[in-house]
Amino acid sequence: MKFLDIGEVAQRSGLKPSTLRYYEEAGLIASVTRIGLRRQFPAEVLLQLKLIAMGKSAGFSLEEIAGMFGANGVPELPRELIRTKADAIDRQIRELSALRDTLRHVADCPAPSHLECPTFRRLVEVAGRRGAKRKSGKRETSPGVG
Amino acid sequence: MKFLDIGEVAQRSGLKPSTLRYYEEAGLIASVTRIGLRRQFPAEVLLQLKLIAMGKSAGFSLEEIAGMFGANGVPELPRELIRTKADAIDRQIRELSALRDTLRHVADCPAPSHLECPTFRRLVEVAGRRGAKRKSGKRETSPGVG
DNA sequence: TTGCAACTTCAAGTCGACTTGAGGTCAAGC
DNA sequence: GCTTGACCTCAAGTCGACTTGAAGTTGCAA
Repeated sequence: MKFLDIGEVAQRSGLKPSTLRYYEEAGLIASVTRIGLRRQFPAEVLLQLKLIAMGKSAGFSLEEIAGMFGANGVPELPRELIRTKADAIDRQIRELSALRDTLRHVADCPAPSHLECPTFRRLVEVAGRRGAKRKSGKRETSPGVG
Repeated sequence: MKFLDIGEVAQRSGLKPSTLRYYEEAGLIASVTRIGLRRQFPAEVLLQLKLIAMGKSAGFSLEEIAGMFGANGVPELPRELIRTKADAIDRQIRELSALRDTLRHVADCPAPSHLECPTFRRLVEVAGRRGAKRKSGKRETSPGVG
């Protein structure tokens, strides 16, 4: 089996070698062996990196992503927790849809101040009913914004 | 008209006063006046903060959000650019949907290694065809991961 | 009129996610 | 066998988004 040099992974993934080393350090990916000092990555790492990119764009921290998919790409979380994550993403999608609709409305509505436009207000209001916070229950003072 | 003290805004929005000052400094929100030294915020600030939260959860930087909706909540971007943002969000929603589906699949699929499961691979592959990068065209070396 | 909680400013600190730089190693081609 | 360039490590730096702390001010109630 042919493995990938860090440079090749970098080129194919669009990430820098330094980032890949950082990800390995963080337990997000794993090299299978070394040739001399050089890391050798399995081809699957590219798929994993895509997964990581997805997680990042979903707003998960690297730590959370590492928890979802271990360095080998196999999820280590209990299924129940995975489903919880999926639900969180669902909520975020709803938030995003609302933001998108709001933007589209804003691009079309001729009202002088959108804050006074009922459509606008409704769009913003419906979003984020108990909204999209992850970040490992740090403080969470939020009693809900409106 | 009754204005809101920073403490009240903080309480109602779930954000800390320090964050609100930071947001004001960053041009995301604006206080209308002062009583003594104390900032007085208009009631609309709560709506704006919700908007900001939405933007954040969409992965926009504070700077980008400030560009979308000025300190008074009125978008300053040309309509065309706003539509572009909306499109970017649409793409991100597709990414997120794929991630969610991937997670749900992972929670159900009994395959020993998901990286070998065709369904899994397809789920990851379909996501991020030219995917979800904002961040003001910084580097963008990415020739596409797979 | 005094006390104090809630505000103020400003500088510095923190945290996550990387990036950069200095100095070192090594496999491969000439 | 020597150079070269891509790799290596480790420490420090950067950037965004806040938070914290010190030191000062003030509206309002007792």
